[in-house]
Amino acid sequence: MNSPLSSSELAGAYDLLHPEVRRWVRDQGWAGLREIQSRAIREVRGGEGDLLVAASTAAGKTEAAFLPVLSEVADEPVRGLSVLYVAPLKALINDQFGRLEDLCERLGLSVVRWHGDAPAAAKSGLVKRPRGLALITPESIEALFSRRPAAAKALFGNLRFIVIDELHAFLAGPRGVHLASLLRRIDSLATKPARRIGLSATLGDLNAAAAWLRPSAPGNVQTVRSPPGGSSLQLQVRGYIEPFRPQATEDEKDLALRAVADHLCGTLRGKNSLVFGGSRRRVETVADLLRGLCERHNVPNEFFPHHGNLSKELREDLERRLKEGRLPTTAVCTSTLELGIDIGSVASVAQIGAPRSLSSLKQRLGRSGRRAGVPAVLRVYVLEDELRPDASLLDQIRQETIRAIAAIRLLGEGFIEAPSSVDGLGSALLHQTLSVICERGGARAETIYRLLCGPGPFASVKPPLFMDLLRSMGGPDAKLIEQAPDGVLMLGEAGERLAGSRDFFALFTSSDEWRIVTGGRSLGSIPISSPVMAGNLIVFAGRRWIVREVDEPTRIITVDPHKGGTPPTFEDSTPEPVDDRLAAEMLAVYMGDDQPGWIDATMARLLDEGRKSFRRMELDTRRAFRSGDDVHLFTWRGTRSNGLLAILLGAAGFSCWAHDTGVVVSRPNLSQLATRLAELQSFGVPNLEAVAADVSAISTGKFDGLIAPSVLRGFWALGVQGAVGDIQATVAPLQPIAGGDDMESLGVTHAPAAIEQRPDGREEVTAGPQP
DNA sequence: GACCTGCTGCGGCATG
Repeated sequence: MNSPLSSSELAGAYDLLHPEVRRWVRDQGWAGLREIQSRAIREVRGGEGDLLVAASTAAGKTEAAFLPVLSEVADEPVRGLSVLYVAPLKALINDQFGRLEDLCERLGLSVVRWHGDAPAAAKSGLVKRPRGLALITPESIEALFSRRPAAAKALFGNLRFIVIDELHAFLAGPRGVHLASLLRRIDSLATKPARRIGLSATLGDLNAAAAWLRPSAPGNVQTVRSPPGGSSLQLQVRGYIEPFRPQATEDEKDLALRAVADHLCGTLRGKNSLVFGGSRRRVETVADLLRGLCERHNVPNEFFPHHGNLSKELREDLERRLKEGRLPTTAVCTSTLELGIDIGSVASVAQIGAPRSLSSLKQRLGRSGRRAGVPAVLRVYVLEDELRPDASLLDQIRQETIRAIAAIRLLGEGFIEAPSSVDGLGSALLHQTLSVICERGGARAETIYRLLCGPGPFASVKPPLFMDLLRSMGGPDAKLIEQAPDGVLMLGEAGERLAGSRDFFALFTSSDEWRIVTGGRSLGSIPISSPVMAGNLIVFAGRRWIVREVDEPTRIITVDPHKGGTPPTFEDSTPEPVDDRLAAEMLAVYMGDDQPGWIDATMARLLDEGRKSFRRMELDTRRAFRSGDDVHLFTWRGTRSNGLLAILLGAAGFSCWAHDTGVVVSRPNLSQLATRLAELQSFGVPNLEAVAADVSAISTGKFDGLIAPSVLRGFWALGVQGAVGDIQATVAPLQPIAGGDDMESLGVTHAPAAIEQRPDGREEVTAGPQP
């Protein structure tokens, strides 16, 4: 599918375009079509199937899709929309609208933006006379299905193409399940399903992407990729150590972060750059430090924060300033500037904290070095605490340092995570069931099942589990649905309320917030849970404020400029998962003794410390280690594997928690732990549904709370089905060699984990085989 | 010890 095209074939692609599209291409002053564009043109114009376009942000992906798509639909007299473009962000839709408007106008095709902030007149005009293109969010598609089914039918009944931008954003997580389900429902409205085209810069697993794009026939999805390589990378990883000073005053804290800010200020001033800060709180802290440095040096500030809690106005101002490029600008941001919002190219990218995901790192790197011959520049700043005398085992092995090095090594190999299995399947199916009932004004169970549970996100849900879900939804506690005498399912009392609420359209949760206002202008918002009182000093939007008034009823906090302050706390959430491959690479870094050329002296010291601790504890030969009352199980697998192991151990009564590379079991009975591990290795997960007795551990979806616990366990079991073999492989290295006097002495006759009494009196569960 | 994302329909009013 990706054999080289001859130059005549490449040139021939241009001739396949509509004459007016060809004129537009000439008017752009392009030297020619990119190879990826030519390939996509041939696939779309010459074929009938679906298409994945995998290429970096700057490679002209959008044009690769739209030049041939618009050529296809330009002169066709169609009733209804011809093309639906779906994007995960409103900002992306606005960007694309600007880029498509001119070309579409020349072709006589109408383009309409369809999201919550888009002009309503164009939307209602489109419903009256559906034609051309619509650029839409998944939630707006949902709103059409559940609130205006007649409009949905009119709009989606004759689609020729569905283009999905930033496809990787939909491969994992509930929002992807949601969109995939909506795509099935769109197909069901059509006499002939629309062709699907997925666009992405970072696909770790093309087969998984194809399976998402067309679950009924993934093998027929054609792929067009941009040639690998190209731009080079300049790289530095710098280490910083926060001194241990229990008596430090406020001004003496955060010394490591201050040193990072000093370095950022010296290196980035005068150019456009992005600094990924890791959390909103740290983004605010660093932006505040950098602004302070500029003031002290008597130079204009060019460092500004950007995160999801800042007002749209502040964010757009900064995006515009970056894009225009008249004044040197650095955005200190969270992942907000990771997706393809148009901010032009930046000179360099910095990241504070070791990366946790290669997909995200690659996406960030794609913001730098986008022009030919210009290298991408990446700086990673790793922060570690000085080791206290009583430092924990996990602190001593310097996991952050090791992860940074492992991640860069995987970056060099071109590794990107494949999407992991999805949580919250039951929650999503409950939601879509209600949505279908809204759409049809009532439906039979078989109809809903056929519509939702064919090839796609719910394919693994068999009829008995679906019926259990329906019974749970219809139960006296839930009252989400009820059954009419003729068997048709209708919304129940609670179902009406839920489906009628504004909160129904998205499959992800959102929390209540205070709005922060100064001089009548909105700066952004902070969670309602943040403790704020009049007189408090806060850092927000890169500036310092004093809280003048907190108005409970309107949920508005009024602030005035001030000289001091600290950033507010934002809500806690679970950390980004570390992939199995990254955890395994961390083990490889511990086991090796090479020192990369791209680390500084402090980083080299940290690396050395981590490896020495690792060897001192003999973690190269044992996977289980007793430390104080805890037993550390090092699986060298990622977050999801460890999370599953922790749930399975938790179900057996152990109290434990998972971290990036293993599980810590608190005060276990050692022989029972050994027995349990042996069971898991021999049988995997014997009875999945019996395992998760405590439903809170497996309740992750937005609507999981509305599902009966027994049914929720059924869905959880589905989600981890594929991980059963994995758990056996995860546990296997934790098994030591059988037999041995020391085990007998503890009264364990067939326990697979050897318990060792060390000379210093500490016990250890060891993993074999012993050297 | 994270981050991000989304949002109807209609009544009432002013205006052309």
